Amino acid sequence: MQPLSKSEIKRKALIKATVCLVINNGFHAAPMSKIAKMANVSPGTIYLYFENKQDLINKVYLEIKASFAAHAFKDFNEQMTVEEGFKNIWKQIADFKLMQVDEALFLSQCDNTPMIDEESKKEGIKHLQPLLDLWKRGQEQGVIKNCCHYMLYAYTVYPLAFLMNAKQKKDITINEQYIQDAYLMAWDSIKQSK
Amino acid sequence: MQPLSKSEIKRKALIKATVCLVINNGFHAAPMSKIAKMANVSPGTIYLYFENKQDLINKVYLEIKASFAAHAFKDFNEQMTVEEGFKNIWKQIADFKLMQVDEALFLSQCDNTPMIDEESKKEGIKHLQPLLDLWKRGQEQGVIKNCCHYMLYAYTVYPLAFLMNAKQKKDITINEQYIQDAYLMAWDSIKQSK
DNA sequence: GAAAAATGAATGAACGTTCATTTTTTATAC
DNA sequence: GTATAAAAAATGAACGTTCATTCATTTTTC
Repeated sequence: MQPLSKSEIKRKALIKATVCLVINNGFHAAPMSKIAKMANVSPGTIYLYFENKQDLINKVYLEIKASFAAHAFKDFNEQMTVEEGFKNIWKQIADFKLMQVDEALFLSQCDNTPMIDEESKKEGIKHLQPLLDLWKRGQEQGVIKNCCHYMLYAYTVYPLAFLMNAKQKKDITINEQYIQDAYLMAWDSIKQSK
Repeated sequence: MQPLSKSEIKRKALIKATVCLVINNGFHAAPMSKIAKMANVSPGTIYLYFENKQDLINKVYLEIKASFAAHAFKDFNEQMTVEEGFKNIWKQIADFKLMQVDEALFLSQCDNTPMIDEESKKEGIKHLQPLLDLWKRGQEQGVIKNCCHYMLYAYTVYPLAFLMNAKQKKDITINEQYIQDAYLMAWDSIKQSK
């Protein structure tokens, strides 16, 4: 892997600091001065990398969304059966949310608030296209219920946000078995019953 | 119904204004001055009803959560079978989210951000106890999957937030049939398969 | 030593909150 | 009813703070 350039390191540090402050304190309590301090950078420097605070938040969102999607689809290929493919993607998504806790919390916060420009949100959704295509194939083959992809997403991927939130607050502990159970519920909800 | 006192009218107006501004602009762009203006009240008046901004937000959250719960359980009684009872509660929740759109969006924003005190969140959750009891009964009878209630919630009630968000952005339109389909997916995910 | 990157004090706008003043309501008397 | 006075509610200008953003200056890189 190519070593990151110095400015790339700073950019990453700013993104990490933004994520950290936003998920812990909320957008309204994540001032530029604190973001700068946490990233070991002067406030003015942020403006060399981002236009303003809104641009910073939008870019952080898009960057994380892209890395989320990359993770989700990294082992997937279109030769897989629908069920195989779905299981594969779903488990990678769960894995991302378990490993990249802060980033996942950030995304779910963005997706449920007007924090992010509507335009950036639209942009972020595009990354999920392979999953939508897979679902379409599943519906054509009659193995997945015939409903819009919003519904499929709501009952398979979206619930993970709730579970990860609960895990974060230590209301539940998540292990291999828990993930498997959650997967089965996701599949049960969208599979076409014979 | 007893007519609301004048101060109760003002309180309600403040709550409505807070909800409206927060769901449209986010907490960080819902200043007290705007809330006051929208409620036709002077900024200082807010402090006669609430201690400060944080207290305002917490109280709005708790009040709406209570009205949400009241709606959810209004037709439910413990003589119902588990399946009947669940269907009843679930549909009332869907109804609340369809009719009280702003309030529902506010709740989902609160539940996914650090906007609300952790204490108030804990307080808000208590309202759902009858649903948790029902699930417990269902598990004892072997009609509902044996998993923690966080998981049951994540796959039945939580998905509605996603769907309502999509509806709000006019990505989908929701009718009677759509709700019925969503209900069946919720039930499919948590029912114990023979 | 020129160019690029980074700094951080300074700026002005916007915010949450206060409180001296005004308005409205209530209680009491005629 | 009306007048009056005390109490309660509401006001909004003012205050101190914090914030996002800028830019003259300094530091680093090549």
